Amino acid sequence: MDLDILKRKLFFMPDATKGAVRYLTTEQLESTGTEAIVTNTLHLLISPGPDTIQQLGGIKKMMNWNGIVFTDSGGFQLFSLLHSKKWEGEIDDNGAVFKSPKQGDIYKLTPETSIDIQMKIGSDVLVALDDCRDTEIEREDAERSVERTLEWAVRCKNHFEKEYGGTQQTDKLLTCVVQGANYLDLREYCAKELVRIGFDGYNFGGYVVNKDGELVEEEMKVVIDNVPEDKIRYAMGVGKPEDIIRGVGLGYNLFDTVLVTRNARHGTVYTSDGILRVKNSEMALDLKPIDSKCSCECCKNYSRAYVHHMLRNGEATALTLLTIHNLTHYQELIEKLNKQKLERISKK
RNA sequence: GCAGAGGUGGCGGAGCGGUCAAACGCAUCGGACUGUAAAUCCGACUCCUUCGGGAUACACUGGUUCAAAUCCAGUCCUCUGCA
Repeated sequence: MDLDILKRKLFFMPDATKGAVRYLTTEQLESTGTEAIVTNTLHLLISPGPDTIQQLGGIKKMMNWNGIVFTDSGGFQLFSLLHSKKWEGEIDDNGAVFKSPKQGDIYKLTPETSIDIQMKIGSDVLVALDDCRDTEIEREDAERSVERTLEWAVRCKNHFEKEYGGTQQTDKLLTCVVQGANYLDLREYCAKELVRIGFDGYNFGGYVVNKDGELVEEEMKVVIDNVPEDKIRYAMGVGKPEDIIRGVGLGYNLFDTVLVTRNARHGTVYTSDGILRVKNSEMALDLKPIDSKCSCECCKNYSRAYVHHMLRNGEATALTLLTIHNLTHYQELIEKLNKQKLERISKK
């Protein structure tokens, strides 16, 4: 598989956290123009487990998906589930030990096990385990997060190379995550150090919007300015369509966000005319498609009124149709941005 | 006809003398969601308001009380059982 394209083209990757883009069959996923997806190491570790996935022939065979697969390292989950005390567990310099809330089993996630799990899952692009934090934190915490992220990155790279032969032997790519919260000098330091260690990609990590929901552009800029242009530059968790446009403007080329699929399930839909809340009463008699400029299965066949009705009555088909629509909308946006990018390059 | 139970906001249903404009569901009307514990969560939901409050409200009509959705009497209606 030619993964080098990940360094040149723009991609939007929907999140298939547990090995499925919610409400979509793999065929439907393909129909949206999606070429790459992001799955999650920690969630797949808990269920069905890396050994099971391996026995099933890897995530791609399991899903019958021929596109590109990323595995997010689980760093974000340590932040969102353990730091916030939603799950029981401890994070220290060696990694994390935590208890799954449903089965109660104890799991260990270290830089090395994260790589092992990602290998068993069978993804194309691995992400080094990172110590993810909120944007607005004390400097001391941000420093610790950067130090830990760097140490873990080294350990991930070493393990990936010693145990598996690295990119050369595996044909897989290994990316890392830049932390540093909203401290620009820490972001710069973290990026430079990671570049010195050397990875196939540099991902902007942390929380990508501030308290007011504004994209943390300044931080994103410092990072991209200190990262090579010929590598993957992935803005993790970005974002709203306008945020992706900003991210592309800064120089990032990969994006993912749960907004596309989650908002679809919640009845908020992106159109060429802005957002639309399909559940709202004004849709009840609206015979127009969600977006008259869209040619997805939903827009081609059904009215706003029909989807509105299904949504209000708990019909899962509505969630599928709106997910197809939102994802198609995002992929069309990315395609447009890709074309613009190519035109700019050819003019030079 | 007799006996029993009951009538509460759009609906279901708590409350059974003051802390009740009335719990909790549902429905309705808005909004949020950014490396997914999310088909989730948060508001609003009698009317008016200068956002401090104010005015009407728990079938209806009277009454008791400083105070009634809550107690008493009558009226109307509903359900269940027996004739």
